[in-house]
Amino acid sequence: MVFEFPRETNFKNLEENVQSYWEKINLLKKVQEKNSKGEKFYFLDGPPYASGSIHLGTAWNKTIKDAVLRYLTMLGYNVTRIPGWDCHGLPIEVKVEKILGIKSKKEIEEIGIEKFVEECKKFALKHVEIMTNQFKRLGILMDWDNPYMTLSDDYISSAFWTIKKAYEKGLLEKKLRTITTCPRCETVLAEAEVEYKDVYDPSIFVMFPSKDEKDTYYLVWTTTPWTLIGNVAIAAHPDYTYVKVKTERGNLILAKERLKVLEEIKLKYEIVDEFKGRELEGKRYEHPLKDYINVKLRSEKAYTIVLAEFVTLEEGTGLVHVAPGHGPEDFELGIKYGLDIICPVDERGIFKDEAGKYKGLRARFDDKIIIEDLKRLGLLLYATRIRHRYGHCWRCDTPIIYRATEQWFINVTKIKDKMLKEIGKAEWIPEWAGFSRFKEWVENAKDWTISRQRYWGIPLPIWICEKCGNLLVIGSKKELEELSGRSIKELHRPYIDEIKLRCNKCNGTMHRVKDVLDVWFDSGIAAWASLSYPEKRKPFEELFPAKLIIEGHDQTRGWFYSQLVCGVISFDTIPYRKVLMHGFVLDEKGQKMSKRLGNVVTPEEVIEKYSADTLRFYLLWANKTWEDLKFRWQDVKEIYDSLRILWNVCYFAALYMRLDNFNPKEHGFDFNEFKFKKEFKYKLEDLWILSRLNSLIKTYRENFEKLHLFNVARELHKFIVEDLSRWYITLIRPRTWIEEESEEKLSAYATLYEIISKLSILLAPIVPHIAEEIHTRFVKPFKDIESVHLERMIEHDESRINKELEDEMRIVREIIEASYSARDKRKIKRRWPLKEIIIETKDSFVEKACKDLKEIILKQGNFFDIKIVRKFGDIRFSLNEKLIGITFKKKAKRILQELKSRKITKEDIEKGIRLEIDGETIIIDERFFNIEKVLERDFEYEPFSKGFVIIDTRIDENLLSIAFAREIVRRIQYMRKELDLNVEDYIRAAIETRNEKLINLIKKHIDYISRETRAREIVIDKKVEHKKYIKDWDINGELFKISIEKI
RNA sequence: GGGCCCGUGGCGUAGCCUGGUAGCGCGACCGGCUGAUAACCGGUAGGUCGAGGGUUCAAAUCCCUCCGGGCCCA
Repeated sequence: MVFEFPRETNFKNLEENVQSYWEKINLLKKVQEKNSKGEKFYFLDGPPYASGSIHLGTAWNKTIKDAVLRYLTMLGYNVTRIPGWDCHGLPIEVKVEKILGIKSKKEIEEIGIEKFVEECKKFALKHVEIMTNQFKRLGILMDWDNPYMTLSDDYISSAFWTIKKAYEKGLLEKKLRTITTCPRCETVLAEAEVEYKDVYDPSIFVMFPSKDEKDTYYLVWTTTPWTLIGNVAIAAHPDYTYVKVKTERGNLILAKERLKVLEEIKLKYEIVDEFKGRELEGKRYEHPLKDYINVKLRSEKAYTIVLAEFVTLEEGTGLVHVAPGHGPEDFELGIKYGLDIICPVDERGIFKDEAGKYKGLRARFDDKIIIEDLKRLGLLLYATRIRHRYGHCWRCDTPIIYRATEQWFINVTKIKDKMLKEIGKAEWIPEWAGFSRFKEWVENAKDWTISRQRYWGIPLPIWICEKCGNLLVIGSKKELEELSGRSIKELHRPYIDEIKLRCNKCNGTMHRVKDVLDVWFDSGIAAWASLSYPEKRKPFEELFPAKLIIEGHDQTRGWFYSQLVCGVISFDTIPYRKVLMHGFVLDEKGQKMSKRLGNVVTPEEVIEKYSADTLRFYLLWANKTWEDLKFRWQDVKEIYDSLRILWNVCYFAALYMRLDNFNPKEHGFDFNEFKFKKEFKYKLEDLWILSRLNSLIKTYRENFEKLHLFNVARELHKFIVEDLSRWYITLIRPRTWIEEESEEKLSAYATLYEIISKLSILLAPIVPHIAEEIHTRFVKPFKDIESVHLERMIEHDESRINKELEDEMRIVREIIEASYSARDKRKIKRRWPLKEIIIETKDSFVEKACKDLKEIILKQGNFFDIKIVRKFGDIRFSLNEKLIGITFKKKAKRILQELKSRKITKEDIEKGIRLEIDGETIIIDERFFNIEKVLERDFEYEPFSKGFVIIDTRIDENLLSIAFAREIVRRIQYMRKELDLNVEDYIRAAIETRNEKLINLIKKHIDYISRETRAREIVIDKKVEHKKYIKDWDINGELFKISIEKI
């Protein structure tokens, strides 16, 4: 395999082969054994949700993780590589309901909780397997056989422990609260589970009859007619001005500023009274539906006007209908005034007995029946529809309703200050992720409703005595087994529901609270639950807290937060110490990818078309990690192309190294340090690329430390494409063609070898498959090592960095490019040699660069001579009026007037013209002039940043003869290629042309032509005896007949 | 409605922290190479840096307002 490098390769096949090789040698095990004594690095994988398959976002997430972990591994850290899976919760329940063809909790109970839960488990495990394979195909090196899963008993036991901790600290509470409920899922939802979207809802103005005054009504606006049944009061703002107006519908009371609602419906009115809101307090009214409903209120304040600050004048009437059972603000107000908290709706959203005639109807859906009744009673002033934002269930998309229910909470308010302090203990990348965004979210955090009335989740470990109400929180599976005296199949419903405990106070029977935990709680405890703490202590003691987590910015409200809460509950600390936050993958227009828009691109598609390494490199390279990534196929292609360039570079190097039997070992290459022990006779371009390489290693490592992976990828990309392929390889090509042993050739090989072997290591975290392949062909034949991923990360060698040389080369490249441009203007091909290049510059560094790298300029520019001068030819100039305008804005006009009135000379421009404008001195120097060179016809020029490049375009006989010789060489080589000759084959050649002068010219270079084309014999004449393979050629209008044959 | 981020040639981006005549890649067009070759290289055109205002001798960069996109929240 020594320097065997296929010209063509299919990255996809390559990756599959490399992956089976990793399996074969058990790379994961080798990696872990190698670093088993290294410093421990606790990386915590945020568990993806085990449903569906991976998308570009998850691919990006795991790619970042994998790159970082592979890098840390190569530094010698003993890195944890446990992948996680989030397996519980409503999303899976909803999908399983669909599979089973059922729609409600009632149907679940009918088929049995056990069957349902088993289906959920099956579903989760199936998707764990599917996604595992997808991640493996991406080349993510993790311990896929030993993941942590939130559904395991171990994990659940840790959750019990955490809940018990919360209980012991007085943070676990059961409270009556009005919160969001999904009537389809029949469970409460946390704020985080509600998604807002625009919908159309009724908008009605209802007249609430006053009990104090006849034919007088309080005008109330609502968009949720169904909540009227639960109405217990009306709220007014104490400071606003209210009016009583006389209308054909009776006397109406509303806020003065909201009279426009009457104008909008063209109801004529006359103000008969005006007063402050506070004067309304305690006024009584009748429930508009009093005859239909069956609500009995006990509060003294029932059906009266109360005062509230939250009343606004932005919409509605300034009078707000209060239903404490159907709105969080109403609930707070209800507590404040001691109002009745009634909730005539059950968790399915169906009205209960209290709703009287409405019993059995559905909240929201049957709004129109209520509206009809109001209309019939003459209490509906006006009804229309509006479009507004309304909350929906995150999983089933059903509009949510607010209900007052008793739920279990974590009292986050109590620990908020501690949490805010703890944010600062973690390092956030970027900084604003923690200190602006996350902090904002934590500051606004409310108590966390952790109970859910569902089946597939971690059961609440709370038992309550049916007799005395005594409460017991269980802290582990073991504890539960000990207390119940029986072994438990598993810690899921329904098995755990069967466990009854004996009350230690009254000897009554204790039953488990039927709820399960909010699924966000599951992942919140990952930092210790994934290590099975407190069941096992050692891993936890060695590792906790996590050194690093890496997740998307949507996790601000999710995992970053749930971990903070759970960490503070359990250990009084934030359970992670560094956070790298990444963005979202959007389509190329910046729109979210969604099935609805049909713009979804899957990782499989990209791998299929280009390969996993291409995708990985692209994802890391495309933009700053924390910004959203706009996915563009064209950019993926660009990355693919540059990986091919890398491949070609290696192919090129391997080809010649193999032909020349180059062996790095024989030349003293140190395979630990990855460099040659001896110095070769390096040429300047070798020293230059070695300097660039070491600069690259330096920035590579600096950026990896900062986790700025985008800079790592970009620097690598630039080095490979710009420096190595486009410049270095171009420069050394002639050296590789030298036939005999030579120092020049050897030093080029040595340089290339060092670069490619080191690159294989640098590339390993980013494109692990290709890196492995290159390493296999360049390093493994000489070194006893099984994988590039078992190598140690290389360090840069400061003594090899030569900034001055790098700067010189930059200038020289600029000059050569300018000379190409000058050639282009006269349509002179690059193959045609020119006599002289003249560099006009006043910069001494440029002068030095041109002298040092003279050879490169001559060779690459194809010149015979170089001249460096301070001044060449004449100039013509004109004022750059646009620039003066941009620069001096308002003063520009006067400056231009002044300049135009003068006679400006070349000397003026060189020195700079001083102008006095408004007592201010302005210097107009050469920057403000458009300068053109005035040269003799034989010269052409092109400016560069530090001067001008001038070329002498005259072609004399000598140049002409060389040019033609080169043209002939090119043609013969083309023909060699057509005959499919090997690089080392020899030939005989014959050339025929009518032009006698040309024959003589070309004859001068017959040696050169033979050498370049490996021709043992060449004849050239007006008439020759041709060889086997003949071809006609037109070279600059001259006709040639050339023939060759292999010897 | 609020918080955070983003808005630079047709497209994707660098520069913004630490103000000083706007860089790169892709694409387009023109050309070259033919011993890395279904690759590779060069050149050219294209931008009032989302809009408006302010600070400053000087603003893509600092400040304010607005508009558009994303995430999160209400």
